[in-house]
Amino acid sequence: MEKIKILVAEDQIILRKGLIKLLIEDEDIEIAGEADDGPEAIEKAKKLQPDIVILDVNTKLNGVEVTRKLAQSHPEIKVLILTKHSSDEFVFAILDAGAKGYVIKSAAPEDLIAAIHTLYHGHSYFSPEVSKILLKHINQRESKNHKSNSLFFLTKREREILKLVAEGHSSLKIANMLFISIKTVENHRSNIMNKLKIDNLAGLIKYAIRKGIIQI
Amino acid sequence: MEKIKILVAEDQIILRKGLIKLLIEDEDIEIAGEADDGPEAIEKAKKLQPDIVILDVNTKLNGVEVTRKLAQSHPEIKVLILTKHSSDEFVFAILDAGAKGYVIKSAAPEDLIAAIHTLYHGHSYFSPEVSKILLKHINQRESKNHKSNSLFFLTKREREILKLVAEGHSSLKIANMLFISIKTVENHRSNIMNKLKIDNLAGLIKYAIRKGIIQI
DNA sequence: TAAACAATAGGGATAAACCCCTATATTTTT
DNA sequence: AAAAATATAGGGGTTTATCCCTATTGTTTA
Repeated sequence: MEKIKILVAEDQIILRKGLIKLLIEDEDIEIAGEADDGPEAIEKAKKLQPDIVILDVNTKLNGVEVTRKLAQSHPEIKVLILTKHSSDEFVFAILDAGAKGYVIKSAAPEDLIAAIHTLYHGHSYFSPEVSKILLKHINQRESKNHKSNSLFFLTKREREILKLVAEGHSSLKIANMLFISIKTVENHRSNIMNKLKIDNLAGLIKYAIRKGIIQI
Repeated sequence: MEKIKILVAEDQIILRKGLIKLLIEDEDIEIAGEADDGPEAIEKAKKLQPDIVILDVNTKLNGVEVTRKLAQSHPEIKVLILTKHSSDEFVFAILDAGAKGYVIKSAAPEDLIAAIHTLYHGHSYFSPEVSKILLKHINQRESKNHKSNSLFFLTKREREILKLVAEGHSSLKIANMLFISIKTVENHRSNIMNKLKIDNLAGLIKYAIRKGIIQI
């Protein structure tokens, strides 16, 4: 019987080697190869023709880009995302790019094995956290309230003001910088917080950092 | 011969299990236990008395706080940091807190094993990236006031309150959490800001993030 | 071309943050 | 033993943030 051929793309060697030791305990699985960055993953996928590419997503490995390229050039190879991220935004981006499975790192190892078998048989697999996100958004789309919870909806001006707020400027200072009324700044701040469903400055700043609006 | 007892604190189960499979390949090592958050790590360290705690540092596991508590209550247990972070400030913060070893996740598995043996024999181990940071700063650090660059500049209570502030709690909420007056909390906040020469909440939060007091 | 959105600005209110003080009991350091 | 630091708490004040609203003007989109 043919084994399931896996390409493991993960740039942190210790984690990659540990992951491989976990996977090979399943006798249906064999490791076709390893990669530690995006380009290498694409190149090896082409050369080794694995059934599944397990892709860890982090700063060094731009998972969305890699997934999109893999899915376009080799649609028969399934991409299984293994990551700790589970923001709504990221989930949508990577599924849109063509990932067939999505396992959160906090899952049990057996879940990962199950996901591999599921993908191999042509189905999709999502960790419960991810399924929840998908369901949540499906319901919202249907209640046509796509304004209140889509995540890419701060306006240009709101982003500008969020940046200044997160840099530590007061509303009055920002008003003077932008030659507008403090009332306008306050309204923008209020709108930003409502949109993001954040009710304190700390959360706002952490959001700004996560989104790359400011650097630490 | 006695084996080296390891407690593995890592909240991502897949990574933890993989890591353990890597470690037990070394016949001198045995896994004393596992933990998936900070409080559990401290509790199990107390109960199981491992030689070494391997601590992954991320959002769920506030490594600096855990390290500080472990180092204070159980100085005989060595803390080995395993993380992908290697910013100068984070390295200093966690070494200040009492970590004895620091391995970057991008290292080879053999390096991690080597670090374990080194710590077991009472020495310190740092990945090359970390050593470089330490060397780079050694001259400046000796000429400068030690306290000016260290978290110990703040008292224990001040750090505790800074953490809660940076997590987004109001002074009143913090007062209720700690069963003290809001006036006391306000005084602490004021003292913290004076000591750090920071005059806005945004700066305070970014300071807390840089120092590892909270994670993004 | 209506309707929705974006940016502007104000009134009026409460809550929270921040600043200046003083003060006491306890612990730590010198 | 004396001095310094820590943690506590209060008075009283100003500034800032946040939350209700309404409203106008220009732009974008369905």
